[in-house]
Amino acid sequence: MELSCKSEYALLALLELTAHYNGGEPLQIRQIAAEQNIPDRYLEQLLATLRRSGLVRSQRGAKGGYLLAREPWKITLLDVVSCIEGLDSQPPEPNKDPKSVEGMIVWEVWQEAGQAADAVLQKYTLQDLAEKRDSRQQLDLMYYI
Amino acid sequence: MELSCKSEYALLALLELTAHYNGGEPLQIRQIAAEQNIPDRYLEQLLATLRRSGLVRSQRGAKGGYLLAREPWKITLLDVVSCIEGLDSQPPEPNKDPKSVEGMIVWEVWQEAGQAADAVLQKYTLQDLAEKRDSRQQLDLMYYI
DNA sequence: GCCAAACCCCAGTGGAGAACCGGGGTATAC
DNA sequence: GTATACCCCGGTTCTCCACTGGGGTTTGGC
Repeated sequence: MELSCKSEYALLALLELTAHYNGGEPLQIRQIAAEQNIPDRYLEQLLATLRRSGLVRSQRGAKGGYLLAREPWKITLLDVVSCIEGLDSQPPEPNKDPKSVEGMIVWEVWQEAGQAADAVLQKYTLQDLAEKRDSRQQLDLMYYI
Repeated sequence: MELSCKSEYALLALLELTAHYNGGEPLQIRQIAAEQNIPDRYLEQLLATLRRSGLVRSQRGAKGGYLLAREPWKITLLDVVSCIEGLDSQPPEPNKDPKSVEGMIVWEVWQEAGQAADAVLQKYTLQDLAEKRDSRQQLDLMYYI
């Protein structure tokens, strides 16, 4: 399980789409990238991946952009991360063919640790994070006054 | 949190030391490497790291080698992994200086997921894995007969 | 119809780190 | 004193991440 910069970018972009979910207007890559300080050509690739996985849908041509494919409370962080990082390492790495007894045991613990992390990512939805952000910003405002 | 090949090598080596823990004789790098199919010059570096962290101690000179520095039930997998991978990423990555509100929230979830994985690694000791291996091997033997 | 705005696809680059390998130095048992 | 181990430091190769760029294709507005 990787939690790299890629996943963070994707999540920030999806949070932006969540914020504008009510209006049916699509959001453009450039706007998202500018808002979240993400290199736009890179974000483009990530959004393409998210689209192929069915998390967002796109509208081509002028006035086009991206929208969430489903409601923000139906998209978990695990959906996003496993889509971006590509959960393709199901085989226990094709390096050591017979895989010793010790190797298997270590691998099983690795798996268990990864599943524990996944469980955390699965219990949060985009909606949850958006709400958390809203209350956080309101708090910041109170401190400012 | 990384769970790379390095950590696996280190764990396998420590399991080998656990198996020979009763006899006070040190185990040599070459023996461990041969037993676990690890490149020996690479394993040497890992053992040096483990030594600097106080998980193993070494005996130099002829008839030298490595021993566990404490009892195998007092060494958790988290001890090993955080020593090898280096748990130096406490600062929220020194890339984006002001770190937006969204960035902070994402980072906090990342932290929570990492801590969940750490908790799994912390509940297993070298002793636990060694026992698991012993019972597994006994099981294999039964199947063989 | 045409053009500009947007997405779409594919390919390449630079840097960092992982996994090794090797050359010498140093301590210690015999 | 010498063989046997660890010790330290550096280099090499390879892969992957983050990012960039060059074109194409679809679409709305004039």
